[in-house]
Amino acid sequence: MANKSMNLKQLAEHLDLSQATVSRALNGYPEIREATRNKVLAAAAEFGYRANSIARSLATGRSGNIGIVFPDNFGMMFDPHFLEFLAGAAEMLSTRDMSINLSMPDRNHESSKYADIIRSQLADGFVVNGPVRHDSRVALLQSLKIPFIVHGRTESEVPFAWVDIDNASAFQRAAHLLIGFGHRRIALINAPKHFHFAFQRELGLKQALEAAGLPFEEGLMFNEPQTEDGGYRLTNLILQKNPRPTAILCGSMILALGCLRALRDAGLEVPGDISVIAHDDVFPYIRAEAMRPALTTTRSSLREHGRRVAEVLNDIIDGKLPASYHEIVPLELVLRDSVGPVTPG
Amino acid sequence: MANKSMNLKQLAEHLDLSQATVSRALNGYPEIREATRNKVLAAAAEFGYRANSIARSLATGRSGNIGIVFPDNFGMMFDPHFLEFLAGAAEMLSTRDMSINLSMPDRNHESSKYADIIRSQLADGFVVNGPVRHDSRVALLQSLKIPFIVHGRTESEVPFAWVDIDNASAFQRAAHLLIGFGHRRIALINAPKHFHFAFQRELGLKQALEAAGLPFEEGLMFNEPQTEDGGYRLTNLILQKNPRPTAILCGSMILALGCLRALRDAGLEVPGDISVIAHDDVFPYIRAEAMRPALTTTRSSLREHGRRVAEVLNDIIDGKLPASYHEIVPLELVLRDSVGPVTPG
DNA sequence: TTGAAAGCGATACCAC
DNA sequence: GTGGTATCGCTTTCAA
Repeated sequence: MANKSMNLKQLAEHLDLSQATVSRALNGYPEIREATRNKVLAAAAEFGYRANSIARSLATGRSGNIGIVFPDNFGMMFDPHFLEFLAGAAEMLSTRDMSINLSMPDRNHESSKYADIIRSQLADGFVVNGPVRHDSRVALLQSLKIPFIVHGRTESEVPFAWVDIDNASAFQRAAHLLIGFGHRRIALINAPKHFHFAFQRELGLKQALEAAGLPFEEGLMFNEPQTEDGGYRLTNLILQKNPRPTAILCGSMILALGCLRALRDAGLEVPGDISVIAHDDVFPYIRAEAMRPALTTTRSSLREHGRRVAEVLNDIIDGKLPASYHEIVPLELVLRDSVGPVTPG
Repeated sequence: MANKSMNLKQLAEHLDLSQATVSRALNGYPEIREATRNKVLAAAAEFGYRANSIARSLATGRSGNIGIVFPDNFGMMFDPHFLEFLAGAAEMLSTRDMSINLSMPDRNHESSKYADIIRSQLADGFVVNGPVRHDSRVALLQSLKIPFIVHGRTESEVPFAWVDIDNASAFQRAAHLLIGFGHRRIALINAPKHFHFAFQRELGLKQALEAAGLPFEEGLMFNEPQTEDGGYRLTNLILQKNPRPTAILCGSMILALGCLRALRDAGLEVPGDISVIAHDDVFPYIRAEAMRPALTTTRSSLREHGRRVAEVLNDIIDGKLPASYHEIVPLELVLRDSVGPVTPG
């Protein structure tokens, strides 16, 4: 039970077996006789044996870490969205006896940071977070031949691995719903437009409007880091527009929180006076269904993305998936009570 | 330049030196002749050599990681405060070629999580974040004989390592300032009281009031997770009190953001109608001096705490500091424009 | 199905 | 000052 536990050699001696056999039994190799494996497993449990991850890494040539560098894009770095993603990745990796190597971007030699980490074998690959529309990290990692995956997407000549939701389609669907209810002036509260996902979301709204033969109004598009405060301020700007938009689309539940408050302050009813749809990243402590009114949302769990991204990156590192692998995570449009028909104004 | 770089053996052969000498030169051992060291350093730079951290770990018996487990206290886990701390720790570790091993608490066998990580040598010690008043993690880690440090404090029979600010004194000083301006009814917007720091802050206010012979009113103490929203809601509750408090103390800049908005909404002037002091954790994107009015704060950088905690933990692991080491990080009371005399009501 | 032994790539002790 | 080499604890051929 103590801190200092057995190593493989001691365990093998105790069992009167070779290290090789014990190792194989523990790692689930098929050639081990069932009786032997059970004996080994029992002894390992008894002594609380855990393989030394460092020795294992040295032998296998794999660190067992995936690298995540704090994104240094303002508005993303110290963002609950990022933390939620991290939690998912950490959770998934824990089940595989793997870890996150978390580091800060190096102002001085930014470009060598990734290479350094790989060379010193601190990580076997990277997750790129918060991609902007043309993200230089992708080309950098490709030129360095370092395995990586982007959470989200960016524009690139060469294919690369990514996991993302279909942001354009999500917002297109949300807008379509609003349009179906008779809305024609739809405002958007969105993250800064240089982020790829934010750009796509605006695009989705635009497509829905165009498909319905409605005008796209640049003046109704608002961008700010996704804070509660931002949602509040932008909503107040929206309410000053004349004629006033009859619906608002929010890029995040955190923005929506501020948005709803501003509407409340203005004495407006949702959905009586104005309809609201938000994208829900599923924070455990912000529940769309618990809000008043319960919020209609496009929903896709960021934590789930963290899990999936970590999983896929591992598979790429293992060579089980190609470096060009990509995947669109499905997304739900959850109808609740914040959308209604336009009231004749 | 490629991904696959030299190892020590190859570098030594190239230099026509022994691995031992090259290793010593690289690690700054004093006995190496200056000329030799320069040659080695030059070659290492030329080939982009970086020591394999895994091999080094195996040889030294140190993983080079400090473990951080996501705190599972509600209101702390997905909190920008925690992320800011992480950034500081990551930053400090980067300069030492060390890393954070970030993991999720294991619902099933919570107690064995720490031991598992130590046994598999994924980390050499832990940081305990978001301690509550009586935090069981301290006793657990002590019984497991695992090096650790608490960011903050908790009540414990046995001494343990911690780095903290003097929360009680900070809020005592802030309250003292307000009292000097004639305030007698001071409300507190604080994190949930089971957190040690939150409890201490209330204590500080209480002490200041008692020292001034003023009554402590339980009804003016408000606790919520430190969100903008929380600050807003609690401030509205405060404003309903009769007689209305003339000053508000906020536990975080994030709470203060909501507080100020509520005051603005209520048409109250700061400091004309009501004074405000907040504790400033120094988020890069929330600047007390940029607010209107510029906020008077007790200030201590969370990022700096992250750096210092990581540093101290390393020293404890190295045996350079005792496992009972602790330290109070100094804190400033920064006078700006949000405090004024009580207006005769 | 099991065992012996050769790495993996550093560090650090002991000679010289 | 520098070199030779055992060592860290595991995985993984190769043999038996």
